Amino acid sequence: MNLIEEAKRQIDALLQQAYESAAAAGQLPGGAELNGIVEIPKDSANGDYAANHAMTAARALRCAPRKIGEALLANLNLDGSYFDAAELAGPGFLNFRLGRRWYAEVLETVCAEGRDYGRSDALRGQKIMVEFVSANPTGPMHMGNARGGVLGDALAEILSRAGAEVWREFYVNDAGNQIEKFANSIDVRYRQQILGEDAVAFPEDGYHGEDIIALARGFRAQYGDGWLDKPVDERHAAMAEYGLSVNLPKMKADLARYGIRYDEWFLESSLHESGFVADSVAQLGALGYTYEKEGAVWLATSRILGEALLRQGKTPEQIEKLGLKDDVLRRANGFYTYFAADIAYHRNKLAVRGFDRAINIWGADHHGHVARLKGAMDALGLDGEHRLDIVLMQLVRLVRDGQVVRMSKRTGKAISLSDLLDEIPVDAARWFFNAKPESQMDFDLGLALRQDSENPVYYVQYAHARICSMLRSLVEEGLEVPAAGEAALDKLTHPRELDLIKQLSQLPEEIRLAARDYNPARIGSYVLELAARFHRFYTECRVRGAEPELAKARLLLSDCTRRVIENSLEILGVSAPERM
RNA sequence: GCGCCAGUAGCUCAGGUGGAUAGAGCAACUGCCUUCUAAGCAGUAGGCCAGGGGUUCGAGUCCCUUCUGGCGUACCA
Repeated sequence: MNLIEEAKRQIDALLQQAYESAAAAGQLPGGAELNGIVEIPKDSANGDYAANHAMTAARALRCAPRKIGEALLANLNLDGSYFDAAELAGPGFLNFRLGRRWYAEVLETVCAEGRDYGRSDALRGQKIMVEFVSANPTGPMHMGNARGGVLGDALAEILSRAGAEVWREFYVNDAGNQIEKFANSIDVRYRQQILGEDAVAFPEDGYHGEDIIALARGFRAQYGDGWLDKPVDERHAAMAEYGLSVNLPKMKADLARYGIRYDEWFLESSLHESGFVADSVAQLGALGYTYEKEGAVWLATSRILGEALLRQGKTPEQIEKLGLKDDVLRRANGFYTYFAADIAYHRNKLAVRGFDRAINIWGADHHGHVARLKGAMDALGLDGEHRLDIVLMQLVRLVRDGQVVRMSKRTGKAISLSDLLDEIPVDAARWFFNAKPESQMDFDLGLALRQDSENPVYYVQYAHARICSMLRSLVEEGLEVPAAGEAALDKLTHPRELDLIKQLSQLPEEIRLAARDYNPARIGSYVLELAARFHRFYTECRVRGAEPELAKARLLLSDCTRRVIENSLEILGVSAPERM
């Protein structure tokens, strides 16, 4: 249950009633619509909730904001509402003060919903796929994948708690050029190991990493030297298969260390084998969106996107300036491009498997791909504009001693995701990467290795451990956490207590907003503030030594806080330790 | 060239569809442990929200423009 929305709705309704009464009494002009926003002021001196209805109505009513406010106030009836008082302030804000009933209801809700507190049905009925990481299986995952994994997993969790039916997927690029390059690289290393380093030159565009040498060694250990004489095609197929059979479980294990699991690892090759890629290209052709040129099949991307932009009100000159280009779907050599497979894949998501929405977490270096893919979905009649959402995440830059460390799989020198997890705790990594996707990020290795109390994750975890410790110690003295019905919740009147309860009430709303904005970082900021409010409460409001009724109520409040911290951290994949 | 993302305290960042005096954490300085965990709390200091125009009762937030940084603009994936 979202008590924030509930309270806002109530204020809006109260003001509508007040306006009608005022209009009926002739105190305000009638017939106008009263619109306004209810928000939580930064400074609680301005009330717990503030409405700007009197200001926004000024023009329509041809009346000064404060005068409207006075009339509304005079006709406001707070009986039976969450609110104790309302007042007119500043340029015309109507500020509302919450009453006991609301605070009690927050704690009762947390107790009743427990592990499920924070969940809502804001997105009920929506079937959403979140596809994330989808790193090339040709080598170890890097820092960008680490960030994508954290963001994707947290976003999926948030959408799920906002009520959606969520599916987590990893798209395995086990077909196409890079797999051929992968197989060839293993093959060359294999032959070098048998025939000698100088017998075979390593290709310029091959994968130079140590891991390829290890794969070749592993292949040789398992299958011997006999593959030297087999045809190249067969050899490469076997080596690609072997390489993937080693790399994929490794990727799964690395992501599992992060606490990340998928509902499905979807193979690109399956789309080729089933003929769905060819079918999708043919479908686009039947709809008149493809043409042949120089032996290749092209998608008329410039036409599709140009028409869409025209509909959005762009001028032909502006569109011309963009220099839109068409894309190859099937190369002159008969092979389908990655783009063609990607179209088939997203058609599969939306049309075959029936997801209402497909969300992809991509590195910002793929942003040129976004409009084209959406356009292709539009062309297929799948409404890519609304059903396909791409979260572009700026790449992580690795910095060591003030120097940027390049992370390229080909140099073989990149710091991999598993290296990272060897060096810093999973909790810190998950917290750290849970930043706003579109902000660039420098990951300072020196700083990361020196993880201490500088990381805010410890501040939050400490609050949790502190509550657990407090509860343990009080239980030993015979003070148990009461049930919500047994506690005198109206004893909680201290400002630190009320501040804490207000923050507790905010979780469902934060999840709703994080789901709306695709921004898991909100949850981190939220729980940090929650921890801060608890620490302040802890310092000023002692349980031990308080009179029994109050002590019980404070115990309940502490236990509710512990629960909400735990729920919040669970969304982020960060542990909530009971001792530190 | 064109396009996408960003620029807020010394550092890392928060800042719902425009709202009241721009906030945290870290770092610095000053206090607070015989009492439920001091990995904490309270306080001090730190700002031309990159610059310049505009929109309005009101702009960190919206529009235009300049600058800075990252990325993209393949019959690669």
